[in-house]
Order: sequence, then structure tokens, then C-alpha cells
Amino acid sequence: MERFSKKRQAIIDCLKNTKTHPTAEWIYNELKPKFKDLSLATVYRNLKELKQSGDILSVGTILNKERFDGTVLPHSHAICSKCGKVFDVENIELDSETKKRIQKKYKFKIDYSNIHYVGICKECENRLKEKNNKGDI
Amino acid sequence: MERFSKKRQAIIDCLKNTKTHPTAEWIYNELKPKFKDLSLATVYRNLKELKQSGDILSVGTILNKERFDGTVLPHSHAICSKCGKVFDVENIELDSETKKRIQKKYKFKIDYSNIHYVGICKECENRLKEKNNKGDI
DNA sequence: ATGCTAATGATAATGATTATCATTAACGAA
DNA sequence: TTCGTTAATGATAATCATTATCATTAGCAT
Repeated sequence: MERFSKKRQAIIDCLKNTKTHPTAEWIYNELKPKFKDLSLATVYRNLKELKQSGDILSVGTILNKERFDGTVLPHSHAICSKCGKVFDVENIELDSETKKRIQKKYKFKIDYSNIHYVGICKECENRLKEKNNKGDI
Repeated sequence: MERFSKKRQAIIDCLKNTKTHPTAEWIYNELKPKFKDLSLATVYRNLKELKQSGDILSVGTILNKERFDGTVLPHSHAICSKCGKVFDVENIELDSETKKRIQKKYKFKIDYSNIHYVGICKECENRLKEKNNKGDI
């Protein structure tokens, strides 16, 4: 039977209390001061379990690292392809006719759908401009 | 100046000629019989470059492996969360008002958007049923 | 307080992807 | 056609995020 562990709860809280979409390592560094004996393995283990139980979500693998999300209400993500920054974005309802068609055509049972808006955040755009200007000597 | 390499062309062709959404290793195994001296590194290298140049797309990292797509016309994907199988799905136009709002609110320049329909394919559903029935002895 | 075992810490192992570097091959110029 | 330049490659070591292992610790029912 599952037990109530302080570290698991801290991981959940950490994720619920940030608007960012952290990696396992970020959460580890965040909690380490409070739990001196915290192990990175514990963070990975719990994130995996919490994801399976539906208590948290995964945004997917961005820039080679999995990113997590404590907000389970339906919403989308805007993702910067340069720095990997993620913003929560309002949910939009997808055409249910399309969903039905997919389920029928592929005999595929849809559990949920994700929308990712991929692009460039302001900071990265500015940084790229800088670089270009320097090249124009 | 970029040169025309037979192996790069074969990798592109391989991707354009399959309806699946392969991993680097799958492509490697597919081409190995024709190019006895093909190296896995060459496949990885080219996929990375082709992705950057926009000649191919990445479906994302599924079950810990990056999956590629030779179809660059706008479309979506249905993804089985059990086996990782991917189906191409008709494109649907997302609400442009929402996009404008995102760009303004986050000062975020959207390049493109992805829709993933996550669920369970027929084969996996059947397999799960099997397993459950066996448990009911 | 005791016993059971889920949860953890430390760390080795795994496995996908990338970097390195010597060699090969594409291709423009002679 | 041959030659020279250098992009592309093969082989493999290195990287690094994630997972597995196992001895120890700590929730919690009794």
C-alpha cells in the first residue's frame, strides 16, 4: 500500500508552486536545501510515478530533457525552440468531429490531445538580433 | 559548400518512402544492406542536419527515442502511448485569434504548431484485454 | 513499541545521441 | 582526366539523461 512520503509531497508542491516547467534536476536543486539527504533518484522515481498516476503531466522532451507540469487542467504550451522555455497557454477545444474520424479511421482510442506552439521567445529573438548586428561590421 | 552525398539522399528517400515514423536506428538497419559501410553516426548526423534545414521533421521523443517524419506538409499525429506507434492525421487549422493572442501576451513568435492525439492503438488495446482476461481465472 | 514493506540514498548501469579524428569521396578548376 | 580542396563519412570513445540495484530507512497498521 502506498505510503505518504514527505519527499514525494515536496516534489508535488514544488511543481504546483512554479509557473515554469522544470526538469528533474531543477526540482532536485530546488528541494536539496530543505532535504539535505535528498537523492536525484528519488526525484526521478517520483516524477515517473506521479506522471503515471496522472497527478502531474509531462510536457515532453525539450532540448534533450523531460519537462514536467504541475497543472493538470487542460491547457497548451508555447515552447521556445532556442532556449526551451515553456509558457502555459489557454486551452482551446479541438474539433470533435476530427477526433471521431481519427478514432474510427485508425481504430485509435484518444485519451487526450496536446497542442504545442513552437517558436521563439522575446529574449532569444533579441539575442539573435544582437548576434546579427555584430556580424554587420 | 554542401555536397551531394548518396547516403544523405538515401536517408531522405528512406524517410519519404515509409509511412511509419522511424528512429535513427530503424533507418540505419533499413539502409545497411544497400550500404555495407554505412555508419550509425552518419544517420544521426544527417537526420540532425536535415531537421535543421527543414527537409524533414521530428515528431518528438517517444518512448525515449526521437522519431522522424519525411512528410513536411502540415499535419498532425496520433501517438500510441503504449507501443509508440505514430499515425499521420489530417491537418486542422488552429484558431488564428488564439495564435495572435499568444504572440502578443508572451511576445512569442510562433513558427508552427503541433497537435498530438495521444491514446491507445487497436493492437495494444487488444493486448491489454488479453492480459486482463488471463488475470480473471 | 514492533513488524512489515514502501520509499529512499548512493551509485553503477544503461542506452540514445554526440564528439573526435583519421580517412574517403564530391566536385570545381586546371 | 587528373588534382586539390574540404565536406562527408566510419569507427568508436565520450557524454549525459534516465533507470536499475540493493542495502538502509521510515510510514503506518497492529
